[in-house]
Amino acid sequence: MTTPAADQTEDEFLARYSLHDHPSMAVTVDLACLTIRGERLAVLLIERGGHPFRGKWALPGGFARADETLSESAHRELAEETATSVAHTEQLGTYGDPGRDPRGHIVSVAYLAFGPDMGNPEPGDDAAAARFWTIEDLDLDGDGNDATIELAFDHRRIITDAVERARAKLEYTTLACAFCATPFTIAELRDVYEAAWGTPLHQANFRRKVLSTPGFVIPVGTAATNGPGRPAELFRRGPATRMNPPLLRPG
Amino acid sequence: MTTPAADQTEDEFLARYSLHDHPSMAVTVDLACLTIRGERLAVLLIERGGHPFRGKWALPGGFARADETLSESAHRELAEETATSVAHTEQLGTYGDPGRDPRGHIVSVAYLAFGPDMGNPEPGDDAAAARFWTIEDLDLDGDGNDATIELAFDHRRIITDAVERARAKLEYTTLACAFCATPFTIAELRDVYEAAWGTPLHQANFRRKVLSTPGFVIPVGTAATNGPGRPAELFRRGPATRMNPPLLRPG
DNA sequence: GTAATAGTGTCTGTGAGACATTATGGC
DNA sequence: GCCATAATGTCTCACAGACACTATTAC
Repeated sequence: MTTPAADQTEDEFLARYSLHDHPSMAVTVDLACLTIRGERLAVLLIERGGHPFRGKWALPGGFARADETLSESAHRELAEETATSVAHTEQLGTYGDPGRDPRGHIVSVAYLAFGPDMGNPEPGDDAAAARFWTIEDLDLDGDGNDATIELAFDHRRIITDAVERARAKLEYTTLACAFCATPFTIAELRDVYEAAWGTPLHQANFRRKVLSTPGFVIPVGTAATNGPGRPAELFRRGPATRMNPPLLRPG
Repeated sequence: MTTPAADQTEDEFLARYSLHDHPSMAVTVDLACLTIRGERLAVLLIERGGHPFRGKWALPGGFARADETLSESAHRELAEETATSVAHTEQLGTYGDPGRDPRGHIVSVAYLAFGPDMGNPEPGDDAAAARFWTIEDLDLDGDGNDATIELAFDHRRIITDAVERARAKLEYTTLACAFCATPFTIAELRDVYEAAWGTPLHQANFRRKVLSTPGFVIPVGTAATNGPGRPAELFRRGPATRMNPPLLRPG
């Protein structure tokens, strides 16, 4: 570590400063891409083609670059590893326990992404496969021993945090729209909540809540019916981001 | 980057793997320690004794160590740089824009800490001074040009995020107790909300809300009065962490 | 017509907001 | 007695929850 001389200017200090003067570690960006598939909350995973954890499933991600913001790194990885277009991304948290990566101390900045269901993407480089798994398949509540698939690194914890963040944010934000392809019906928006929370919601009360929140959704016409039943009104997401008071989970 | 051979085992891979095989950057941990002082929300800052930003005010923090979790690094920095005891810490977010540190690309994991007011701590090594500043002094809403003090790095943004997180979490958690020295009165707990939100709350309704939330506070006796007025009942924090439904900000 | 889905009307209970009142202390 | 603060009582309004009902389509 450089010891600053009392009369040194900041420019002089920086000219003599080297990045090797402080400890250094690797930084990765991992993405928890959530969507609704088959009335279930699902997360995009890739099967690792290389060590470590070859053959295990992991969140898409990669090393952060020094010339990018972390958000830019996240969006680059998203574009590289998946053809998935998402409607919302936000930082979830940073995971830096020693031993989380057998290659050494690697800190991972996890990002949360929401998007409508758009099928399984093509696997990118270094990935043997890429597909969405429902969170029931991952057995997040249990110890993981009953799970159908094995997860790499501490990605089970990251996914658990991502799912809990998503469930909580549905309560007090309008982010459910990010899970819907535009345009969407109130019933489709309700399906988002029911899939994420795993509980049925009251149809009439849900509709009133959404429509009484200014800027939650904007009407854009009426759907053609596909089968019996009254045709549903169509909406797109509005400018509002928060719901006040929140829409609380039943129970 | 190592290219894995198809028949390589994970142990063989790790034996040949070097941390120099991937890009590397420095990771720091910064702390936004909030408290209530003089009926105002305040944040602990240190005046930097060395470059860069010598003489500017900054959040306490330092480099993360490879043998610690990020949370352990945060608590170590808290103990080193301040004698402050805090009642709650949580990760706030990670800031990694290129150019945020003139020494090079340094990623900072910011932590949020809450504690009761306990006076200004002694400055640690590398700090010329340490004291709490009210968030009004920092002029977070403005552009910073009117502020009485200059902040180092992107710490204005980190503090802005910390304050907004704290204000929001008071709504749906019982974290206000973390700002109070035990035991405390309902009025002192209300002072936390009024200081953080900058708005008066209705005395009777606030009391009912707190006491009707199971596990928010636990009665521990009655205070001696200091002056005229009925002596107040005393409480300590209860086991509850969340409030349902939340206590919403007026307006 | 029936079945199926979307949307509306209305009652009720809970709880926040506001105001008045009582309780308990110092002086 | 007066003043100051803490705690309680009570009314009202908004809204979530529940249920019944109407509307519009396919068949």
